[in-house]
Parts: sequence; structure tokens; C-alpha cells
Amino acid sequence: MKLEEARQQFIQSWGAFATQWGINKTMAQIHALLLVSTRPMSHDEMMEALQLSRGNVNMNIRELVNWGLVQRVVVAGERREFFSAEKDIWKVARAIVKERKKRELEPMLQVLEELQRVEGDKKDPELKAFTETVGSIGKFAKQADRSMEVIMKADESWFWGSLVKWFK
Amino acid sequence: MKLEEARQQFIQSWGAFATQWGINKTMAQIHALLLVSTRPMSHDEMMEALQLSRGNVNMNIRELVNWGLVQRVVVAGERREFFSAEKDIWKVARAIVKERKKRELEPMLQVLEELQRVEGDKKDPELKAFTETVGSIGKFAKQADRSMEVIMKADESWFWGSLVKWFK
DNA sequence: TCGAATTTTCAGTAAAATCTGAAAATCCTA
DNA sequence: TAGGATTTTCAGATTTTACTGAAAATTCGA
Repeated sequence: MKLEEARQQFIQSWGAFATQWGINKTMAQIHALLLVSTRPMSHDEMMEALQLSRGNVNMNIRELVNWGLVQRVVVAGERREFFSAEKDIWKVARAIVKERKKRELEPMLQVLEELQRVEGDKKDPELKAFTETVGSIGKFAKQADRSMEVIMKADESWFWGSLVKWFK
Repeated sequence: MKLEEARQQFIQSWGAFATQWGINKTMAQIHALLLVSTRPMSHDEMMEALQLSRGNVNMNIRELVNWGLVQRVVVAGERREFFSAEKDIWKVARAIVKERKKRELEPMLQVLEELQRVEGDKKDPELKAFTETVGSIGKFAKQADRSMEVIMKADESWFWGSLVKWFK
């Protein structure tokens, strides 16, 4: 496989996998494009490379910047904005964990906590079963939340190092 | 909040969160319904409870069974099929990890491996950058794959126990 | 083996998510 | 500070995904 073909393949696959994870395909493709580009790109270059409209590129780049996966970069002598992606996969992973924790896990914890406060006869088996189920999901989510917290603060070498030890 | 209200809330929230994870809302709602039900339910009961068509319930129940999250249950003296959900959240989590590993991570590893075989001048900086990026993603995914392997084989108490120790 | 009960399939429809493109807003430089 | 360059917005169009419902297939008791 030639380099250009491989790049295309990477972009296309990255987009396809992203869809399965509830991530917008275009956002993932722009991310992939920037990941395999050696230099920052402008809106127009991305529009051209992925055949997207200006509005679409604009929207998705903004979102990538919000996620902390892509950075605005100033190119000397250029008025237009340029963008480049964080290449350190460990940093990328942490940014994703951080965002998903904030956007999804935390709101879920809130809901689960709220649901624990269901009122009624403590001896009612229906109620007991409900609080039992919701409670165990809550505990699980709480533990996942803490784990993510650690991952976010961890340093790569420490993380993999102790993970490997842990698995032995 | 009363029990019935709490159940509804749980089902609705579970569906909403699932969407963000690339999981069909209806599938998640059926799962939630069964999670908070103390007895197995038939197609008709689920149709009624969630206001869904027969075809939809059938399709999504089948998928839940494939994921290993829901089981067909025989109810004495009933010809119809009944279903109930696995309530042990640890088992649920492992089933999900197992499926997503198989459906998503493994195919991705395959693609990444393929992409490593890109041909060209080893000294070309463009090529070097590409293999560098793809290679590091590949390593990361490989490690994630191994971690999932361990999680799947782990027993809950061992898992959380050693995870907690690890985090200290 | 028949036929009523139940489940499955899937073409057509509906809903949700995403994208476009042009107009409006903003930003710079001369 | 005027005006071209660039970015942003968003209503409507398009695409994708999910759902319905009725017909076909299957199951099972008598």
C-alpha cells in the first residue's frame, strides 16, 4: 500500500469506528486527517481533502478544539486560521476520557443518586429490588468515575508501568 | 419520588445515555425495563410498557440476547417467550466489554496492523510521521485490548480489590 | 396433520442526525 | 474606518438510522 492510499484508508476507518462510539463521522475524519498531516491545515484545505462544506468543517473543528484534541495554530504571514492535532496518543486518550467523564458519566451519577431517593415502604420487595439494582449501578459508575479521575491525572509511563505490573 | 415515577425516569435516562454511546435508544430502554422488573416479561408486556411495535421489540430483544445481557426464560404453563435481564452489574459490564472488544477493537487492530505495512522510502519524513502516528495508536489499542482481556476474565472482588490497591 | 398462537421478517415510513450554502458577522490591513 | 478576507450561523435539504405493521414463517397442542 502506498502512503496516500494508507492515509485515505486511515481517515475512512477512523470515521467508521467513531460512528460506533457515538462520535460524529466527520469530526473523526477531520481528526484523522490532522493526525496524519505533518503540518497545520486551513479550513479550505480540509474542505478540499474531505469534500465537506465550509460550515461543516467549521462546526466540527470547533468541537474538536472543545474536546482538546485539536489546536488553533498561527502560521507566520497567514491571516487564515490553521489547525493541528495533538499527536501524543496518551494525551489524546486523556482528553477523551476527561470529556466523556464530564459530559456523560457525571450527569449519569447525578441521575442515579436522585433515583436512590425513591420513597416508599422499605419492605416492599419491588422497591427493594429497584434500589438494589439502581444502587449497584451507582456504585459501579462511581468506581468508574474514580478510575477515570486517576487516569486523567496519571502520567503515561507510570500508568502503563503499573498497569502491566497489576496484570501480572 | 414514587417507585413508578422512578422506574420511568430510569428507563428514560438509560435510553438517553445509551444514545451517546452509539447504542440504540430502544435497546437500552428495553434493557432498563427488564433491569428494574422483578419478573420476566413477554413481548406484549414490553410493547405496552414502552409503546413500541412488535417488530421493534422483537429486533431489539434479539440483539440484547446476542450481547448476553438478556435471557430467554421459560415460564411454566406459558407458550409465549419471556425475557429477563442479568442483574449483576459486574456481569453486565463484562458482557459489554466482551462484545465491544470483539466488534470494534479487534477489527480496528486489524486495520492498524495493515496500515503499518505501508511501503515507501523509509527516510521520507512524511512516511516516518505516518508510521509513527499509526504505530503509536496501534500500540495503545493493543494495550487496551489486553486490558479488556484481563477484565473479562477477572472476578469482581479481585478486580475492584486490586484496582483500589493500584490507585493508592 | 390442522390450525390457532406466536414469532420473525422486511418494505415502506417516520424520525433523528448531519450537512450545505449563502447571508451575516467579524476581523484585519491599508 | 472602509472594504476585502475570513469565520460563523442556521434554515432548509439531505442522509442515515430506526420503527411500524402486516404478511409470512414457525411452533405446538389437540
